[in-house]
Amino acid sequence: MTPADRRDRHLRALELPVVEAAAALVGCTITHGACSGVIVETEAYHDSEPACHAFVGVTPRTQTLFEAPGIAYVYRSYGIHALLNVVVEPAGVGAAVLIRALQPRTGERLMARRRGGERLTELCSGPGKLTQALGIGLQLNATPLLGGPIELGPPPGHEDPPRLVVGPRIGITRATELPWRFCAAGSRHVSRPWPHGLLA
DNA sequence: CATGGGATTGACT
DNA sequence: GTCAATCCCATGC
Repeated sequence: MTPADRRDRHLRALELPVVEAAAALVGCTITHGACSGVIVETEAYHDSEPACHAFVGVTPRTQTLFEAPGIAYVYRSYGIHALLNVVVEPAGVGAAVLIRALQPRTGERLMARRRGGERLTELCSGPGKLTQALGIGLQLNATPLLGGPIELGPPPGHEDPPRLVVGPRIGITRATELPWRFCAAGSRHVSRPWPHGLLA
């Protein structure tokens, strides 16, 4: 992998079909204010399958999913949590990558305060946890991820992208057979349950 | 207008 | 392992 490939990794991901985008975004970074982390877990959602909010078509809720790629879809889950997605695929297609876990990179002290003092591996190990840690709320729905309040960035450092462990998506009741969950192999920062073979 | 169901988490048995 | 919290919104009458 060349330095240019690494530098543009997040930009390339935004142009890919959602399942490939979900795989490519693992290793990229998410930043909000002073807090940031490396993406270690994602899931893909597409309007062709019933687990995706966009399956029902364009509604006030799903509008954002059908916009052009590169914006955030932030929605309330279980009346409590804000979940962050990266909208991908051309305008008119409802598709997004759910950011499920981060490896904290900066602003750890602030994130720990927001989370009530968690261990580092538990700080952002879930889609609701990471938005709380980074201070991301529903008001950031539909904001750009390039030059916006939430910034999607390339992988830090000079490492190659992590090996991926692929498994079925979790926490859903429909289309559970699709292997659209991607975790950085060996990472202890991913959400439970860990996919089979994570540490192998 | 009433209802049901979550792309979750944390506390508890 | 079980379960409640909490609220928006899509659906159906």
